[in-house]
Amino acid sequence: MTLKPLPKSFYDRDTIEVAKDLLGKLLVHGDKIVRIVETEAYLKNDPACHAYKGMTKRNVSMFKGPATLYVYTIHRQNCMNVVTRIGEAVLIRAGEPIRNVKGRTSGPGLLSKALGVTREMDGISLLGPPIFIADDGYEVNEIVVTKRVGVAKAKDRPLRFYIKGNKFVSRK
DNA sequence: CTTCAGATCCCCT
DNA sequence: GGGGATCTGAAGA
Repeated sequence: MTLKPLPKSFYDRDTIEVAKDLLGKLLVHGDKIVRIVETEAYLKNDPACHAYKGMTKRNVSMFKGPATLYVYTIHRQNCMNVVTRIGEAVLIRAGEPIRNVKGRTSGPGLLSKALGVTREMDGISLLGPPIFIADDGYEVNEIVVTKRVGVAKAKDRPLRFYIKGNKFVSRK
C-alpha cells in the first residue's frame, strides 16, 4: 500500500467539510500511523478559536494558509491541528493506532504524545514527510455530530465530529 | 514584572 | 463525575 499525501486543495475548503472528511483518513508521522476518528472544527468567527482575536505569537501558524500544522501547548499537553483557510483549523482529537503507535490515543494530548508530535513542529507543512495525511480508501459508515469538548466559549456549537461506534473516540 | 486563563489528563470518591 | 496539577503565553500595571 502506497500512502500519498492529500493535496493542498483538500484543505482549501470549508473547514467543517474538511473536519468531516478527515475522519477515517490516515495520519502519518515518520513510521507511525493512526486513523483519525475524532475531530473538531474551529472557525474564524468562533470565540473559542485561537485566531478569533487576531494573530499572536502562539497562533501564527493558523494564518499560514491550508495544509499547515498548528501545534499548541496547554496544561502541559500538546494538541495538533490542521489549518484549513486563514484563521481556521481542525483539531485532531483522537486516533486509532494502525502502526508503530504505542500508548493511548483517545484525546488531543495523548494522541500528540503517542505520535511524537511536539511544538517544534508547529507551522510545518502537511503535504509531505515527515508528517502528512493520506487516504487509503477507508469508508466511514456514519458520522456523529455533537458539541465540542472542553472549550469554555461557544460550547453549544455542533462542531465536533467522530466515527460512530469507534472505541477510540475520546468521549461519548 | 505580575497575574491569570486555558481546545487536558489523572486520580480519587 | 469532579477537582486539582502544572506550564506557556497573553494581558494588564
